[in-house]
Amino acid sequence: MVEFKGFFKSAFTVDNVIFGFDEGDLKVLLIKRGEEPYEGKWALPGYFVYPDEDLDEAAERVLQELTGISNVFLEQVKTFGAVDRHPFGRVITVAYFSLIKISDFTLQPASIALKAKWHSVAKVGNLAFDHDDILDACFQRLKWLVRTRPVGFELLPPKFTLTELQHLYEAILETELDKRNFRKKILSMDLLIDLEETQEGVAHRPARLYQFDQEKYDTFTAEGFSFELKENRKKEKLAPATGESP
Amino acid sequence: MVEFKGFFKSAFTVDNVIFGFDEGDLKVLLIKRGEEPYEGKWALPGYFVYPDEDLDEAAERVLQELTGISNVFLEQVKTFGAVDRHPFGRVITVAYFSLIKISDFTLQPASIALKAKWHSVAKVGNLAFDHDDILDACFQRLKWLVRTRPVGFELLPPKFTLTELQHLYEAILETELDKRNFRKKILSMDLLIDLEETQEGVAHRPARLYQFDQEKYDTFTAEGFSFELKENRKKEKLAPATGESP
DNA sequence: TCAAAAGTGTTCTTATTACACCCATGG
DNA sequence: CCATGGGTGTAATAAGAACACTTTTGA
Repeated sequence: MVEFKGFFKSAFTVDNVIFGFDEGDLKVLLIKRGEEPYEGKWALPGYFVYPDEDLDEAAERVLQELTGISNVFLEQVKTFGAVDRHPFGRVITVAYFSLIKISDFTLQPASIALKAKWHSVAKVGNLAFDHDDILDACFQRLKWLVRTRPVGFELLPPKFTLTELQHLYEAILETELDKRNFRKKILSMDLLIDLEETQEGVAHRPARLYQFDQEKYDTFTAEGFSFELKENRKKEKLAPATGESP
Repeated sequence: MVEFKGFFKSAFTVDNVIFGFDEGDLKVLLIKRGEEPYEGKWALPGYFVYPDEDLDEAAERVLQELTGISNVFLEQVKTFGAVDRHPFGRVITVAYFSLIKISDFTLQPASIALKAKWHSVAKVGNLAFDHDDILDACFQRLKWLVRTRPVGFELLPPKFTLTELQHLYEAILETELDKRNFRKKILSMDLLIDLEETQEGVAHRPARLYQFDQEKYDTFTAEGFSFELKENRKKEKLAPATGESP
């Protein structure tokens, strides 16, 4: 047994990729580091796992302390353990991702939250540690998950329009979808409840509002579904012909 | 910085779920533990990660030391970190799964390998530590992966029959498939090369042998594919009618 | 000649794709 | 009355599901 003692010199952390959706754009919540290492850089919210704490608990704690919310979608994605990923010693990190409705969210007064800010996923880069890789892995997972489960709804406010839902899918899948086919498919799933209300105060024909049917949602979450739609090829605009090539 | 010191008292291991396929049955390689804790119980092969070793490296080492093979399918699945999962202290484990051709495999002379044995996945239970959970998570991952990538071929010998391939899919998906539809689908992928050879010495019409097309295989591995076939419902034999109900 | 598994096509049904115009509102 | 995004249906194609009999071999 003594032979194993040399191994008990490591630490592990959790890092949480918190996704939100706003203004047609997929966002991630980042924190500006106020201390070394990587002081001043943006990083994923995370912390050491306490000795008496399970991994999932630690991930929930990080989320709760920062945003004040709990009981939201939270799932382990991958563990990152390169030898030199942390300058303080051997630290592996278990990456989680969560999906929250930005409308539910209020930054907590904790000091850590003072430096938090939503960033557009498409534009993020050059984060602290190996957080670029972690974000990428979580985004890929989300991309996969959205085709298999109705996770998109975790990100929308309680009432939403079909166009908002479509924009969410387009942001996650990084593609454009055909409006009619999208609507036909999503409505045929019988997952939405038509609230028979419309938007107000918009400078165009107001859209119907929907909410999702919690029971159907739970069924789909448990059994999975298949959301596959081909990219809308109408937007493949050809570059203007340039005449002869050199 | 001193405040963090208290965290550097943990260890981590890798555990490897090594799948193989033989006699129409999906197998997993287990080791009978020769020491405490859980002495005498079957467990997944695994070991502590060395201080200067990446996680993926550690998983490869465990596989190599046990089976003598490397450069096979090996993928991280999930990390298990319940507080009390290991009696020696806080030890989290990163689970990997690998797929090997049993035909390529020879147990290494290392002492650890003396106690290794293939077990039918369907019948395994009551393993050491939380290894039942780990095996289950890896099996679920395999089940998903087989519908998305042609991983099945990692498990078959270089030459195989279509029926063997079908049995492999059935074992992984825990379902039965229609022979004609299976063949139509798999052949239409243009992934197999017909070797124009047949089995010998079988007491029935000998089957054609195939190998897979490495180039196509790589393409599908990179881009993914969709293998979806409904369970063959012909086997849903109705229980004999029992006359009137109470 | 029997048992055992191999091999093979067609029809039906369902899901997906492509695509263009009118509608309701606020400014 | 104009700009903006909302809302709608159909035909063509492709993919999947259901299903049963003949062939080849060894014992």
